[in-house]
Amino acid sequence: MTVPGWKIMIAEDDLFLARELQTVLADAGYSVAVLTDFVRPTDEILSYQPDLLILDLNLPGSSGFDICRFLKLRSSFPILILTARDSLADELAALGFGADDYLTKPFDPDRLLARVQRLLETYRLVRGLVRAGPLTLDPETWKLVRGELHLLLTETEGKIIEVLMRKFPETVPQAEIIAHVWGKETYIDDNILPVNLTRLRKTLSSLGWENMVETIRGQGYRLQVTEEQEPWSC
Amino acid sequence: MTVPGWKIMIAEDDLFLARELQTVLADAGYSVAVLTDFVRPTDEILSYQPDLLILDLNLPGSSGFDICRFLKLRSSFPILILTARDSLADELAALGFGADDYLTKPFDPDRLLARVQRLLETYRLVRGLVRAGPLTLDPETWKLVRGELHLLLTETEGKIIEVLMRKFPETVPQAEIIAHVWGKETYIDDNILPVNLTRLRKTLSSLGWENMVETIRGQGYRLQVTEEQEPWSC
DNA sequence: GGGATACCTTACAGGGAATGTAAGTGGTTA
DNA sequence: TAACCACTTACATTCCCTGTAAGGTATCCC
Repeated sequence: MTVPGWKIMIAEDDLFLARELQTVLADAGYSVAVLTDFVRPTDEILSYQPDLLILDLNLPGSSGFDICRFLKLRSSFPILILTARDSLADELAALGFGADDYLTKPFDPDRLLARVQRLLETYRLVRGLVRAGPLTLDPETWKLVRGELHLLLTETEGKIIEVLMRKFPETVPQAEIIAHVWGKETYIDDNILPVNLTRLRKTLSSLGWENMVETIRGQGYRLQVTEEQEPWSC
Repeated sequence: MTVPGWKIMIAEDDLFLARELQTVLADAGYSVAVLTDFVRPTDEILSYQPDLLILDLNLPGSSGFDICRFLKLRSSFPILILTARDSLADELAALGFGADDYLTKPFDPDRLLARVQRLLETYRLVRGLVRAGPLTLDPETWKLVRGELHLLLTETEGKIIEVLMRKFPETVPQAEIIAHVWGKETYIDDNILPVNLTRLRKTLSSLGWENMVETIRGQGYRLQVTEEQEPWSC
């Protein structure tokens, strides 16, 4: 059975175990990377853009819980928690923080592979979606989802909110938005951005999403998401 | 914490256990239905359209494996396998057949709720998608996915393939397709269907999906999906 | 307080994609 | 071989999207 060349990242400080995981997964046909920077792990993970993350709870420096929580606010790949502690409390906490599965060491290779494969399969339809807090955007169809509500945006509206989501929670300068939507070369009109922001805000308000795009005078725009979120993403 | 009124179906012939499951889930705020027809379970499950299915492996009559396999070809809600047998082989088989999680009895209520909640959350973005074998269609955006390839259809193309997928693998008469796409009242032109089928087939062939819509002369059209599918959906 | 700057809002028109209609072709059946 | 059924291509209309224009409103600073 052939496996697509999916990228899996392993965040595990026990080098022996990390090596073992790497072997098992690589033999199954996955591309595997092992986390090296335990000081700023989320940076390295986000820049690698894995299709799945295997995360040890007890990393040096930061807690696995915090990493999981942070990543779930910004990304949409599954996270499998691997830990030595066989504790129901830990498992419940992990699931509550957005983890997608939970296995205890010592792990059975077949079980690990089966779980990994199932997670990748489940998330197949979700790959490529842009996420920011409670918002999810499909950059192909410009479908925006928040909780149980969803909205179909036009291409221009979608591109604007896409860059705001990708930079969330930063403030994005006008020039950067214009460059992202219309390209850096073709300068058109300074008015074009406010016009399309009006359209975007009008569309968003049709579902009661008011004040989602905040104007920072003289600096740019920013996503303003009131945090009435799901428990797992808090 | 409030839970949306999600519908969970329990397929469990042990009445005592079913009752216990029902209580736990209902107390958590879910709408729960217990399967009663063990002769044709898939009919009852599909007509109830649950957001999640809790499935015992050892039902009278049909095997849980078969039910799981069948449902995964036609629907897109998560399936949680619940069984008395604590066997790695069973767990691997269940995951291989498309099950989304696997718990053994006696179950811990908190663990069950955590798993259920995670599954519902994971599948939130997938709800409402139409599935037929290896194909998945979003009836809002008309995005069609097959494996790693995806295609954006127009509304007419999407509606045609939607009804073919919903009836899969049956042959769908022309009249039914016309009724589904253009409504039963407004009769337009007999030629309109072949024209749009040409367009649909042309669009599909742009990704190499030839002969996917088969003509049954004098009867209608049918989805013809060559079964080079994922292992879990075989 | 008043002017200047930055941003917002509404209306309008051009362009392009989607789709119904028309006309003609190809294949199958009796 | 004729009748039927389905396919194909081309064309024209319609509708949505989107840039432009023009004027309005709010905020900042002197």
